[in-house]
Amino acid sequence: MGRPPCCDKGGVKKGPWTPEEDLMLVSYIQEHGAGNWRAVPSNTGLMRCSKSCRLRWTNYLRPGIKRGSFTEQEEKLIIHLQALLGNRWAAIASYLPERTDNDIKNYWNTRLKKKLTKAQDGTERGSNHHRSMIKGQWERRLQTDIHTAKQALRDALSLDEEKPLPNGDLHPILFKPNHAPSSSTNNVVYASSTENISRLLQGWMRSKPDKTRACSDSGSSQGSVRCESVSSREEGKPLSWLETWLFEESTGQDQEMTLDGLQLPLDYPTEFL
DNA sequence: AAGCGTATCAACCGCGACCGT
DNA sequence: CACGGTCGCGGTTGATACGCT
Repeated sequence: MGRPPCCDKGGVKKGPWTPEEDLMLVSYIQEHGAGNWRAVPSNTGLMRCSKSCRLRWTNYLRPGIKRGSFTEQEEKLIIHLQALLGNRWAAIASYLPERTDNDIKNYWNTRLKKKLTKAQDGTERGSNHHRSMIKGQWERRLQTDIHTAKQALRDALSLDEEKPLPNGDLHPILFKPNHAPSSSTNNVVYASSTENISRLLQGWMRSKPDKTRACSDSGSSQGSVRCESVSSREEGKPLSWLETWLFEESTGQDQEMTLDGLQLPLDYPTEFL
């Protein structure tokens, strides 16, 4: 309910983050792990609201984030997933663990949407077709929700399944001198820029199992969905069909981007249908 | 070089979901 | 069940970069 009270308080800093603020946040998360965002501003001395801290971490400071332009395969995957899931950027981002939902959302809104609109203008403007597409989108979204709920239930009931590590459970090695700039001493690392911080975090990334990275930005029940998707990827499900799909497309013919006429791979999960 | 329009992306806002009491 | 606190998501905004005239 409502916004966190901290965001309403006066004296809360807004706008771009400084490298010093980034360092404070990263240092705190290194020590305590991500989560309990409410406590972050008071414990770090940051004049930011908890929400801002969480956002900065998940969208920018979190290790494993790939920056720069999207590859053609990533682009295709986003287009497919958007058609399949709608504007559920967090769900889409779970299939692209190196990209944040914010990045994907921005990329979609600023480029892909225009690109697709332009492409669509070139083709027939079948309004009936469009209507059925929207209907299909809604239905599929509902089916996906059911699937997600089922999966969550399965996860909850499977006792022997390995629990993911807590969010941002940063290994101390991250700030060991061999990963730090030469100016650092006794684990006190000076980072003059976010690039420095990223470089520091890369050391951690190399030392962590993939599963941890996949679950690194969320500890809530909602986040567990994200973890499920990514960890499942390592087992070859459910991403395998997407990969197959993309692979087939990239090596073969262009398939029409519609939902009703969507051509799905043979191993497409039946729960979605 | 200056002015203007457009593109990009980090950050904010508001809302709903979840959880503990 | 109701309520309040917290978190995460999706939409939107605003600052900056970039390109064009």
